[in-house]
Amino acid sequence: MRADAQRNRDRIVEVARTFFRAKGFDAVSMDEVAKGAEVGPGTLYRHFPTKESLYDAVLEAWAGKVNAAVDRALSLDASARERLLTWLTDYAAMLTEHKGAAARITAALGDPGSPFAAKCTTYVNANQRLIDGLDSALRPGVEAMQISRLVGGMAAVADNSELPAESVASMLAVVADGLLAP
Amino acid sequence: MRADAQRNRDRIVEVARTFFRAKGFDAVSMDEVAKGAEVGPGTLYRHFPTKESLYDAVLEAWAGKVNAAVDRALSLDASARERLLTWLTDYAAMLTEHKGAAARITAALGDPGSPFAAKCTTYVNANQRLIDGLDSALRPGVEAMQISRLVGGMAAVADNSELPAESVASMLAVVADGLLAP
DNA sequence: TGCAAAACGGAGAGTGTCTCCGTATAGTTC
DNA sequence: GAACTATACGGAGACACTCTCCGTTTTGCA
Repeated sequence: MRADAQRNRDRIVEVARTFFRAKGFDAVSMDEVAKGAEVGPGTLYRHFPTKESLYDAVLEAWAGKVNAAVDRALSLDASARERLLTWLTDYAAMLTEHKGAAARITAALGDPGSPFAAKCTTYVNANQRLIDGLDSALRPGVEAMQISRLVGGMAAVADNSELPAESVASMLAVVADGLLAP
Repeated sequence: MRADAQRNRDRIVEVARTFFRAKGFDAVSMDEVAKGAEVGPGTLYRHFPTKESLYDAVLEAWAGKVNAAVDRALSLDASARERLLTWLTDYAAMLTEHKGAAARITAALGDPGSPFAAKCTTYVNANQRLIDGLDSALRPGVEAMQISRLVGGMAAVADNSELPAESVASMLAVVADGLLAP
């Protein structure tokens, strides 16, 4: 990639991250991002063919954080329920940073053609590691994709309605108890 | 209302219902509905100032069905878990009829200014009746709004990803067990 | 039949995503 | 360092969508 192209790409992603964080995915227009990064729309669209692919680039660090959160929860010296709740709470907390991310990633689960397919894979894998780590504490037959959908769905609701932390916590407690062996 | 206005309104709602069912909320344009109902865009927008208000009219029968489903579930001669699962399953099943409805209604929960505010109220009230009906079988402190969000969130995921019935059932089982007293 | 109020409907404003293509520039070769 | 070519730039604009304004038509009533 040419040096000027790299510079522009970096600036676009940086500007887009700022805008998306401040206003959420829907409220940011591509023109706005282009103007903010001081490039033309053509340049923007050559680097990122769709708005979602731009969002995917912005969320690059997100996948890493998901993995770190699972590791942290599993490494706690606590009950299975507590470790599970820690992970669920951490995941929900990641939403305050990127409004709309949970809904988009959850919607893309199981769609290999989505721009978020890579994010979905790391997310589902994280839940698989959670299942392996908590071992027999979970109800039998529970699958990583299932947890991903459950948690993603809750997270999307919490994000969308901008629920206070305690409302989110009580919903997550229900999900956690449902996931633990009866 | 003048007779021609009533005729047009009825035809608009009927056409819109067909289109929304076939393609989902987002994939239907207002122009399309106007053309289908053989009216101009101006007429369409006088009857329904926003696209969401049109959807609200289309979902008119939805609220009644929600209430009927709760009544049916509560009147069953079965365990609390079974009655709860019946209601959850029924609710999820209502989505095959109106793609996108669950997500929109769930997103509008707690927003009195939404065009779906009336639908939200009946939906939350239905869950309150469920709580009253199942009485002490549910975990203490559970609220109608909380159930509405949980079930709505799950339903939205199921709808969005067009999950097969057994996947939905296993997710709902998790939610149901989480809602029942530990 | 005549009339006022109500409803109609099309042109178009405003906003969004995304494309085409002529122009400018970076990086390489002599 | 000059010429050249592949690459990148960026703006005009195509297209789609929601929603509005306002001149025209229709309805229901006296």
